[in-house]
Amino acid sequence: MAKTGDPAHAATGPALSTLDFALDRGSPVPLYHQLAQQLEAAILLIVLAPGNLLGNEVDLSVRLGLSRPTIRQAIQSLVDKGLLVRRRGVGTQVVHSQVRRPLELSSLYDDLEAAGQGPTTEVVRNETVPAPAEAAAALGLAEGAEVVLLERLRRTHGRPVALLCNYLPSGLLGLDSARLEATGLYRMMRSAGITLHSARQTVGARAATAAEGSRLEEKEGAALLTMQRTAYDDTGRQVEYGTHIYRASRYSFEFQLLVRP
Amino acid sequence: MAKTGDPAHAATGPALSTLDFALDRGSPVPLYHQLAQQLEAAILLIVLAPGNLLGNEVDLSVRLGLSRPTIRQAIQSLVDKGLLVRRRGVGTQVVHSQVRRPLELSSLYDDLEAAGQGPTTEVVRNETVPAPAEAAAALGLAEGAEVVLLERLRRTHGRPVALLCNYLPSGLLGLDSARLEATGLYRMMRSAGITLHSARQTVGARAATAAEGSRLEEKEGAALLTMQRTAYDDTGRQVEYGTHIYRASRYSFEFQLLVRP
DNA sequence: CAGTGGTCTAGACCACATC
DNA sequence: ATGTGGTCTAGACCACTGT
Repeated sequence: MAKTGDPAHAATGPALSTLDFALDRGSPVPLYHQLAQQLEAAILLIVLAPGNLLGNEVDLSVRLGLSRPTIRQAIQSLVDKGLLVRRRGVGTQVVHSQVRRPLELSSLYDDLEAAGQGPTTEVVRNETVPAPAEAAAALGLAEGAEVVLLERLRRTHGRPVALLCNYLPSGLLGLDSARLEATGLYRMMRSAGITLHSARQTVGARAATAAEGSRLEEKEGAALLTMQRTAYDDTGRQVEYGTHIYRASRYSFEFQLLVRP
Repeated sequence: MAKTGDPAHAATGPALSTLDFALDRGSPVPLYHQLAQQLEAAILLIVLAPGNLLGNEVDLSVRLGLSRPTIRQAIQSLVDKGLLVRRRGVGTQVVHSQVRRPLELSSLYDDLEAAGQGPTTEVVRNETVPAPAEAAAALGLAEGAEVVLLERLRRTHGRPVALLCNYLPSGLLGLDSARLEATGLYRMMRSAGITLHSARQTVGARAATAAEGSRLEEKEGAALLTMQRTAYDDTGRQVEYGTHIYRASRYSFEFQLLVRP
């Protein structure tokens, strides 16, 4: 029915009908993706108001000159991102949370992106060693197989935040320490043609030993965050195992969980 | 070409062609989902070997009597789960990691599922209070608005593991303490028609205060894991804010991160 | 009842990887 | 040159939601 103005649950904004989308069929970017990006932009700029919204898929498809499956593919990608909600028999709505967060997975991203960017990283060790049992198991190698051991100290504002210890299958990657400090591990892996796909992390806490304390400028017994991570590339091969410790006073993990039904 | 037996990169197992799938068009379960489940089962039982596999989509569609989009939808869902990899011009392969993990997001699930199941939970407080600033902000309410405060002590094997403090918008849910101890918070929310969609978590660490130590049977100064979480339902509304502390000696978070390109 | 999204089909053409 | 997945179309019917 769409009465004009129903403040109850239908936030009547500019609505979708007044927006126009620029679709370029000549572009290498898929149409569904072009549409998704422009819808997302409209949502994030709150041109599309939270609450009720989005005409039905059939109308949309004729208005934009696209087939319904293409429209659906675009909408679905935004549903997956948590920006839209679909209800059968009702319609597609812009999610209405006041706090619309960045939504991206972090902590891996912190290291993926920020690695070597904002903070500084000092390579403490970078050598080939026989794999300790823990690393061998995580990487799917025999114990004692050759692996590259990487130990790095990360600082922000000149003060230590984390001590990172990583193991990589030897020969996977050339690891120049200077470039490592400038570029970051994940960026180097990406440049080497390794596309990360997923990672399994375990986060815990414990008290700092005296040695750890002196390296991180904490007292012995101070609370530390610990993290072990195994990272997989897009073929499912283990490409990295890391065991890290963080000063809890200066670092915490923040991330988004999605519940799948 | 598919030479029979190419141990180099094509783990020649029973291959897909020998498997048959039972598709029930009368079932309310979508065909793509039936196919996905059966493929997943075959992969997990290693009937389908890691490495090379899976005939092309067109063949599959004629063999199973389904259209290609339907086949693709099934395959895509397994790609999203990280069980399959697609490469243009190459084909679809079963991911080859020796360690194929449960894959599901945890820690929220720990609480979603295990809540009230294995471990026991004692409700310490369950009352309506004015929202403290932190909880109000997380829930998108005015400071001092009425919220339900829930404080629970969780034990495994009779010994404490965690102290959970939750805030919920008042009126969202009837919260009977006895049922809460037997059923768990998330199960009760689900029964009340609230479908959780996502949550934002922050994990950190700090030393236990004397009071916390005595409640968790730890010494003062022992390392604790801390977690703050805001949970959203499928419409994007905040439905819960929690601030939890865990004995680091008995608990850690484990979870899977997916990297999106 | 009318309107919505959910599923499914049978084609088509293109981009990319490999030989 | 061939075979693969990636994209896209124009329909169809069903299941659910609201009135």
